[in-house]
Amino acid sequence: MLTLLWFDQDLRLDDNPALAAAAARGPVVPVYILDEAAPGPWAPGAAARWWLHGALAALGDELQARGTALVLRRGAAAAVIDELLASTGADAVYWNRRYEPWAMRRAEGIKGTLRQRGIEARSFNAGLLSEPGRVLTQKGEPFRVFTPFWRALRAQGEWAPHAPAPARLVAAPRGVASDALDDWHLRPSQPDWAAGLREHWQPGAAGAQARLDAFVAGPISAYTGQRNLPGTAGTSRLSPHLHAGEIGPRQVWRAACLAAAPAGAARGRDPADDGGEGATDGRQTYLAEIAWREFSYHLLFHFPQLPLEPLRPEFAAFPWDSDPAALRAWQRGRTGYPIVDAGMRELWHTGWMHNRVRMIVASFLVKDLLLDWRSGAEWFWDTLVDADLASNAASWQWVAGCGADAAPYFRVFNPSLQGAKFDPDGAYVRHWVPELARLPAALLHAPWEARPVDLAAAGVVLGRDYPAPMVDHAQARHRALWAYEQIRKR
DNA sequence: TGAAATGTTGGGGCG
DNA sequence: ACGCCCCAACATTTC
Repeated sequence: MLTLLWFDQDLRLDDNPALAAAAARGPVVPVYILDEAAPGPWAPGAAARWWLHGALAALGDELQARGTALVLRRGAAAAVIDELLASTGADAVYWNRRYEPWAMRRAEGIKGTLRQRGIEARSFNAGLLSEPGRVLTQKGEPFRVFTPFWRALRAQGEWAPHAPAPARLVAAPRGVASDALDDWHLRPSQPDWAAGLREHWQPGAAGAQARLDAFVAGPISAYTGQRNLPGTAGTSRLSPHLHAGEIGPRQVWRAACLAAAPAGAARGRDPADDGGEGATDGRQTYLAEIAWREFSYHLLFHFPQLPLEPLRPEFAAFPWDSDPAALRAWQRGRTGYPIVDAGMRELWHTGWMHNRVRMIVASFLVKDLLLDWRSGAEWFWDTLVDADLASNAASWQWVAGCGADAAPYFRVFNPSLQGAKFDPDGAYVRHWVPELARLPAALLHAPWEARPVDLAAAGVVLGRDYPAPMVDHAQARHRALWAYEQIRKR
């Protein structure tokens, strides 16, 4: 009665149903498989690989503390599992499900073969509140609009963590060979560009729990307003932890529900119920963001082409521009629009970007530069520590106007107005675009409009210290609307 | 989880 | 005193 516990995107011991079931059954061989071929183009990008290293190291330590060792193996999951079954004599394989089309195909194949051979194969839900296919319209169809989806999800009730971490795990009688984590070279070496990531993140379940605790103890109560201000610490920053499964949405749900009700939001019982007085309870706004994550997974499940093809078919004919130099300027934060450049530099340096700014930079790429949303998604995929196939694809399609419940295409963000609105004192731009730091707030988000005397006073020469705007926004906006016309009348 | 263009209103300057 | 005009402020429509 030895169970293989196949870890994947569920790198935690708490709220882990596959682990709980395996531990209840007897001795456990915990294994993580680095399957680099199966995901195809969706193999983790560089930043996500860096994160994975830290997450696996942390998980290994936690397992060690409970009496067993994490086995690391590289190769096709089916082959690795076969080999481990043979070498350990295990008679069951348990894992938590994931929902990328390639991962579902892979798991289906593995489950089929194992069962044919009389091996017990069981999978569980650790990653979502409600799995794809379980939230449907009255007609049994997938929701294409968020709000009714969220209503239906909420109506399913409350969620609570599945089970705490087993206090002790029984190891396999014989040792099992493992790769050395360092040999996987998940971290960059030459050059080592990960210093900024190390500064900002602590991968692993402990780091995740600490973030969650800190968030629900404070910022969540003012979340509704503060979450839009990239210069303040108003968001949870849990996304990379959620992506790696170091913490699960059920744990987040529970913690948010237990958070103190903000003053004015009476009867702090169920934050998902706004009490009818429209008091924008931060907890409720935050849970809606967790629900957006769920919605993305449901979309990916029902529309598996989501990462590659626009959900609205008319967008297949959209006249995207192709301009490698422009793409490069966007990637490196050299567009000449301070809020855009600040965001792109935050991403490059920390592997993360504030969500409000993600919307602004994405709008800029798609509308101002007229570049294909997929080129932006690709860059995010490689640079984000939280790069997640469902959220990334769904969100880029949302901004580009070709997705489910998408922002209408003609909704074009004006970067300087967005900057003035959401970074009014300029703290965010000053931090990430230090060459503009000495400009007064009123000029910071549109330095090209500043008088030469003011620029000189701040020590800025446009075109030398900081780029002139690479496009004229008003003009670019008209060009985008014209391009949209080209497909709208088809 | 937009912003620009266009329309409307009302106060105040001024002949 | 009155009407005209200007324009800021707000509302609505349009993209």
